[in-house]
Amino acid sequence: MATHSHHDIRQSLVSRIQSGEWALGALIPGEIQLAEEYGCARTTVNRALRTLAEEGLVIRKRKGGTRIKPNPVRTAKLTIPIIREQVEVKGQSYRFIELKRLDTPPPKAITETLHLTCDDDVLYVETLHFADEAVFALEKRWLNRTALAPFGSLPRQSDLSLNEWLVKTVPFSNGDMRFSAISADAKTAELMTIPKRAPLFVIDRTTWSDDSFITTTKLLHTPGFDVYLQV
Amino acid sequence: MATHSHHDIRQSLVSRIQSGEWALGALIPGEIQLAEEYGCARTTVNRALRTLAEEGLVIRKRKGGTRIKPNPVRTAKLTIPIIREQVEVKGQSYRFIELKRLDTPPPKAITETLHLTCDDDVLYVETLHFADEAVFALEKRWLNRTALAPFGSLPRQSDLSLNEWLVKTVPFSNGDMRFSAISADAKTAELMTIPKRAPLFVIDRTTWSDDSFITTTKLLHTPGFDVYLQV
DNA sequence: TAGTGGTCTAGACCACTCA
DNA sequence: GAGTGGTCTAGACCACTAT
Repeated sequence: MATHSHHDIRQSLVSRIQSGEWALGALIPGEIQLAEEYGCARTTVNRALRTLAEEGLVIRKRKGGTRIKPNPVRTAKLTIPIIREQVEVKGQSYRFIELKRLDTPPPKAITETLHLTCDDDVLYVETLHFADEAVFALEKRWLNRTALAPFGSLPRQSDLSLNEWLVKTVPFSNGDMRFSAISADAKTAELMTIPKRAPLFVIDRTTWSDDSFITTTKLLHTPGFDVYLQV
Repeated sequence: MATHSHHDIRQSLVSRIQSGEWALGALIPGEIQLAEEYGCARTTVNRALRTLAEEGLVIRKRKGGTRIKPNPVRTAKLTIPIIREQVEVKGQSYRFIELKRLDTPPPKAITETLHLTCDDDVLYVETLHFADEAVFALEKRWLNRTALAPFGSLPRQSDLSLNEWLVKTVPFSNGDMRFSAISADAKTAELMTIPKRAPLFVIDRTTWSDDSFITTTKLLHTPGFDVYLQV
């Protein structure tokens, strides 16, 4: 077999895995042996196997060798959504209204989850996002102004949406995300001008930068919204 | 700077990006220049930069150089869910009931989406999954028996759930996933023993293996279900 | 302690793409 | 056409860990 490209070798290995040549959990040959088999340098096989490990198809351990992962993990690419872009991609026009901007201290649950100290200066902002005059999402956000201070002042009400400002100003942060479905309560339904008890797609996202809490946000999306992932 | 590890170099580059040394979209020095700067081989810098590109922090182009990505893409690891495990992780006991197993041809919409031919032998299965006697999810699944033939016969009604059998038998496939929220209609609500119009979290997933359609499934989750992602 | 993967090097050639 | 990243090699040494 005269394949010298790590890409081809990766593909060949995937085929051999798919064909059942190696059972789930089984040990596959070592790098040196595979390099001989494929007629290339060990480095090249290493590169192919490393890729497979990053893709979650195999597990590699020094001395332990390389094994087929029993329960493969798929990785999905997820872009941090900028609401304006989500709307405009659909060919609709975007605008937003900031409903509230308050300095009230956050609920206890949030304070605890985010490890906030009493000194942290927390702001609450509620924003309504529109797509072609229909409500697209209601955003409830808490921001840690203490941690955001180095990035300059927050945009004023009528400027850029906070959603977009944050993504562009504080990039490369870490965080987590939770998707769920809830039913709109009376007050929310009225705000979003949708029927009471309509199903809402909810995204809760919390963002950290360098161990300090930046922001947490709850996005309530009107019916019809979805999240698509290539796996 | 005497850092010779691609890992350290990556970290250094991330810091320099976060510090604002290079603006979003800006061109950063080439591999050779960085290699001189860090006092290591170009290969090592290449490895660090390649990692950053895979992480979605930079964009690399031959001749065009390496640029800071304006809109960073975060990658989230997503495990293909096995419903039994999702339930058991929460400390609840799992069981399922297969409601239907029909040979009726699939709806036109599905046939077209999946590029099925007339020859393909398609099976429809409807399963109800329980967590501690409460309904956890309703699963509606179409399977392509033609493509599944090489993997042996499908489990019988009372055995392993099809969900689990598929994940373990046909691993390393490609596919896509869509999350959305809908309201339970009267019939569904009755089946799932939940209130009419309750908000359901829906996962639509389609799986392909080697260009042939394997299965498509719609999972309707009872209220309280969520999907969590580390970003 | 021995074996396996992890990494680094120095050099070479290739492939894409911008001007 | 020239410049940048993409890749391969052959060899070396290191780090972890199973036995």
